[in-house]
Amino acid sequence: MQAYSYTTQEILNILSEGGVKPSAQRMVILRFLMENRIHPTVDEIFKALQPSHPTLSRTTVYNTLRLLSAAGIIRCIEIGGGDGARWDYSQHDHAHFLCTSCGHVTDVDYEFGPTAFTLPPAGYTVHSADVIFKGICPHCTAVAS
Amino acid sequence: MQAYSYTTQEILNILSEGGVKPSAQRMVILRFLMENRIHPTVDEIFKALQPSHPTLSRTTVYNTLRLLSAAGIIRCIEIGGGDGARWDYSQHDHAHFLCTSCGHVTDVDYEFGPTAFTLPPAGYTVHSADVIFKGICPHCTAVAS
DNA sequence: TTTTAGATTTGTAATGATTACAATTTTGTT
DNA sequence: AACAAAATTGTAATCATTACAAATCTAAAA
Repeated sequence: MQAYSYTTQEILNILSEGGVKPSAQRMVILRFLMENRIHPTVDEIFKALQPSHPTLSRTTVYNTLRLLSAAGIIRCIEIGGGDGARWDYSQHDHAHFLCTSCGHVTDVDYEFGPTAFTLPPAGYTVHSADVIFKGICPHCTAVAS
Repeated sequence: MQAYSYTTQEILNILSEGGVKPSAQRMVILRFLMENRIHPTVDEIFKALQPSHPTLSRTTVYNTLRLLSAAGIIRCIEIGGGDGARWDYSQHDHAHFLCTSCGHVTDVDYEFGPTAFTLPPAGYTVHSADVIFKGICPHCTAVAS
């Protein structure tokens, strides 16, 4: 498990590059996503920040995630599983693996080969591509056997 | 737009191959998905069948879709967009394109090239793979320009 | 520093998809 | 026909998300 750590200036730069005016709440939420690559739900983000930021509102978490997502700084993963959307900060493209037993989401590196996809036909403008694998992770396989 | 039509016997065969005991409701819902390749939501299915099947219950639509999905006969597409899950009958693997302007979902043919993906590492058991493109479809592009 | 307009945040109430569950109906078997 | 098991139905609950108005904060002008 890699550990991430960012300075305030780095957070400010990323917001600035996305054209997002900084605020205390926006910095705290973005920092959490950058330093905790666990694809958290809104509830997980809110509960994790609650102790250190007791006045933070759930609505602000929703609003901020939508804002950062529209700015292209983070991504929303609509992965199903019943617990709502998950949110992801990462610089490189990657796919996701959802373990349908424990619910954990793992990053999966991939690369599009030149002939891998017949992309949508001419006339379709593609803004994003999401690749989601579902199955059983090694840990759950071990526990079950 | 290709037109699909199925006999009662064909529907029965597909249910049987999936190990699903037939019923009037199950046949009606499966037939709708097979003949209308529009990736409908639960609500669209329910409203479309309502006139011809006034006693059909929304709960039965939910239950039946889950049952057919578990049997591997249909697929659930968790595509976001706010209108809930969409449901899909089709024999061949394909990706999906969601137009974020009009909300329509289009099939996109693709093939996995041998080196296209670094699949999840050994130990991960993959049960399904979903590929979702998002962007603007030709129709919305034309209307906007 | 004070004022003030605009942006941000907050909390509560509404929305809407999905599920839980108990009652009713249907199906298959004796 | 009678019974047991399965399927269906309708209503009530759940839960993520959004709407919205009030309160707070920010930054610039006076």
